[in-house]
Amino acid sequence: MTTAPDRSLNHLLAAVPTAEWKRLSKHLEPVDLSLAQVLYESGSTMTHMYFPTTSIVSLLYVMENGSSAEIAVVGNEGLVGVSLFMGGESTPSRAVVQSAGKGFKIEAQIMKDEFNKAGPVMHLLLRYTQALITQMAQTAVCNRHHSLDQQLCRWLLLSLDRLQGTDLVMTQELISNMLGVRREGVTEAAMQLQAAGIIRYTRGKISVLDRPGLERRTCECYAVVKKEYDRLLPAATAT
Amino acid sequence: MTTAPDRSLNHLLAAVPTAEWKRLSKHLEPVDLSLAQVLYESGSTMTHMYFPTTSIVSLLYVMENGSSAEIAVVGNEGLVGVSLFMGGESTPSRAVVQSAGKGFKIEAQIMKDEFNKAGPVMHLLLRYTQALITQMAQTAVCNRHHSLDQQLCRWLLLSLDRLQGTDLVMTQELISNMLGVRREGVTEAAMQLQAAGIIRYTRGKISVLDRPGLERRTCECYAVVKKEYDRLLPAATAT
DNA sequence: TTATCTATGTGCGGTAGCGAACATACTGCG
DNA sequence: CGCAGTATGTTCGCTACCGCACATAGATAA
Repeated sequence: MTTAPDRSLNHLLAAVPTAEWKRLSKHLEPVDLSLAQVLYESGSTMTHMYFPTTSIVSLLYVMENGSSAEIAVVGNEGLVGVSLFMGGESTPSRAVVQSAGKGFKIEAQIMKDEFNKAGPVMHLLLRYTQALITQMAQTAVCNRHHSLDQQLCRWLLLSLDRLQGTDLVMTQELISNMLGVRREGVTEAAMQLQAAGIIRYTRGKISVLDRPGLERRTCECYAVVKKEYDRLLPAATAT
Repeated sequence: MTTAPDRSLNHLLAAVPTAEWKRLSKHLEPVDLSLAQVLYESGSTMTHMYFPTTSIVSLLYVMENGSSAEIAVVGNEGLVGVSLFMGGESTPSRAVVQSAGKGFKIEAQIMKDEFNKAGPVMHLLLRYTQALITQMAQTAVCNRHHSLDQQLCRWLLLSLDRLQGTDLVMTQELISNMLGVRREGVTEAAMQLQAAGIIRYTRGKISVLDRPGLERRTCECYAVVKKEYDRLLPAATAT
């Protein structure tokens, strides 16, 4: 018999009640997620769900002309594959590893069966889904109204919240794909943040020196979403 | 005994199986929804869900500085109040009547009880919710990458799909609030469409003369979302 | 009819972000 | 060490959209 996986690293798993955890835990497999790995392709049938622990996954849309935009981020607070229990077996979005690290995966059918018991796990997953919806909606608004600078701050904060420490491994090119802007725009915005002493970056690595500074520069969108996660998933966000 | 409401006008209600319909139908109240009526305020506790029939409801975010943006549209294909059964009793968005008309309302608790039976109604509502998620995500992408002209076409098509006939009662000012752009921008885009013979408009009324023309001018976002609704809710969209 | 309101049209300077082309500089590999 | 390859910095003209101010014209009511 193998030891049960350490669920404390993923807030959703940590919030699963003991009885249900006994059923689920034996089906969780630890996985290493590498940078730029694609967990789901747009429209493909999903076979597994993923619970990131030290990794971050981006949900992004890729358009016909190749340009893309991130619609939500999933880290140790959530799971990738919501549409499986929502009833569609796929989504038009792509799930890409934005920050390498570890996580757990589980066969889709196992989670669907648990979900369909309509017990506490279902309600937990639904509340998480609502939080995810809020994030997407706020992303839509943010894309409409806020400046690249503000959005970069927001993006850094979202990543920071899902990692331990203050360093991100991330090129400006990748950030620009996530935000759906030009790489040069990210360069300029990042230089401003560096000049203000808020971040320091070198080829593919960003160190956040002044988190409150980021929070001051970002738009309201960050706080709205964070508040909603805390409201909907209190057990899962308390640390 | 009152006659059961005519559910054929709302695709979700029409897709509810007979047994469940017997339980629910007696709780549905017909309502008139007037232009600009607010069904939910951001953050307020919701007491009812709404099933539009001949009306259209916009879900929109209003920002601190007063500017706004629509994140999704709900008409006779869906329902307003998804977050009630998702487990949050509220959302940070506002639901506003964008096109006056009729619908049904039902007490939140009744629907929640039905949902928690984890039967066909739950699965129907979840699939609808996923379609709604797709719409929001695509809105985020569209806000990022597409021109005002394309977005106006998309918006007109979304409205057209949810109404009978080809006329919309809608000022350019209101459209600009939904799209989160300047009213003058809408004026210009609308003039181009009129010059191209695609629409004709007079103070607060828009007649669509050439729907295929709109479809040719809009971005891919419209088709992606429509396809996803058809995939997830085949019974509800077949007419 | 006249006064008034609301909806739409127009013009102007300003700016954020785009696309493209190119310069620099760090880094790892042979 | 030297040579890619990759990440970042810089410049330039361009366009879509913004904010503002104001003109016009259909609608409504006294």
